[in-house]
Amino acid sequence: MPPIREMLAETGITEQQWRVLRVLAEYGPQNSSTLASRASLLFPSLTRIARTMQQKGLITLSRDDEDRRRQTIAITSLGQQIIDEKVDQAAQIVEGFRQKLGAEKYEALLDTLALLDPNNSEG
Amino acid sequence: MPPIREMLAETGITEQQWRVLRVLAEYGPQNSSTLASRASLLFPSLTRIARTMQQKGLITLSRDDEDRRRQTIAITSLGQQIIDEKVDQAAQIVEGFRQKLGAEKYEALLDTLALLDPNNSEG
DNA sequence: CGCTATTAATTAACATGTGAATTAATTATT
DNA sequence: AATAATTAATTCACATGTTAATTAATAGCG
Repeated sequence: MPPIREMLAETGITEQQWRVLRVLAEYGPQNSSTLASRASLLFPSLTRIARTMQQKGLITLSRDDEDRRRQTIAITSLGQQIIDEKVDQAAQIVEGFRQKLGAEKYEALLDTLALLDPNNSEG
Repeated sequence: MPPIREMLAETGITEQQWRVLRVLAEYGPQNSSTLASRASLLFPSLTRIARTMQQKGLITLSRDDEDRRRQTIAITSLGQQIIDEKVDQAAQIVEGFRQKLGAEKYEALLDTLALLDPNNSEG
């Protein structure tokens, strides 16, 4: 999504990092595999992205005491700040896209993509 | 397309390299920018891919004598051989995909993607 | 003709995609 | 309990995506 990238350019984060923040903001703290699936990222990609985002202070990583293989990832206030600053503009961009394509085609596209999404139960 | 990648695994080429071969086989020799657009690749990506494929003997690169900035890219017999060996199986995979999704949704998807493709005049 | 602007392609730097190998912790089996 | 199998995550190696800077050749213009 070029317009989303353009919006994010001034924040210094990528589309994928934006997706990570959005998922964390929506679902709360969660382990890596859940987050990877929800953000449509492969595990090795998430590993790298998480390290970067931790260094930027956007998220925190912590070991799960129940199962020390597992890692819990959470958004920081700095990360939440980016969400808060950009969420309206992002919604506007999506709405503009929907208008340009037409509501019908847009909904049909989302449905079909959901069917094809391997991270979605409907697949 | 995971099944396409799986099919290509034994040939040692990637999906993008497969697209390059297909475009060259369909349209014949052409310059880099035309090829990049038809194969849905960014120019810097094509530069790297072309170098790799030349080293593998799949394509040839030659300077245009009219305009020495331009480069003409053509498929070799080795490249054509890969196309010939795999084109039927690829068609089968696409047909299987179409069946699984349903003809109607499949056609609607292609139409919408064509509308959204910036390399397509309809965009 | 000489200079500037434009264009085709490459290079650079960093981020992600992808599949395979590896590590560390937990679970299952006997 | 000891060992094997499984699971969560990381690491590796290579390929592509993405934007900006750079290079080389051509076109335009005074």
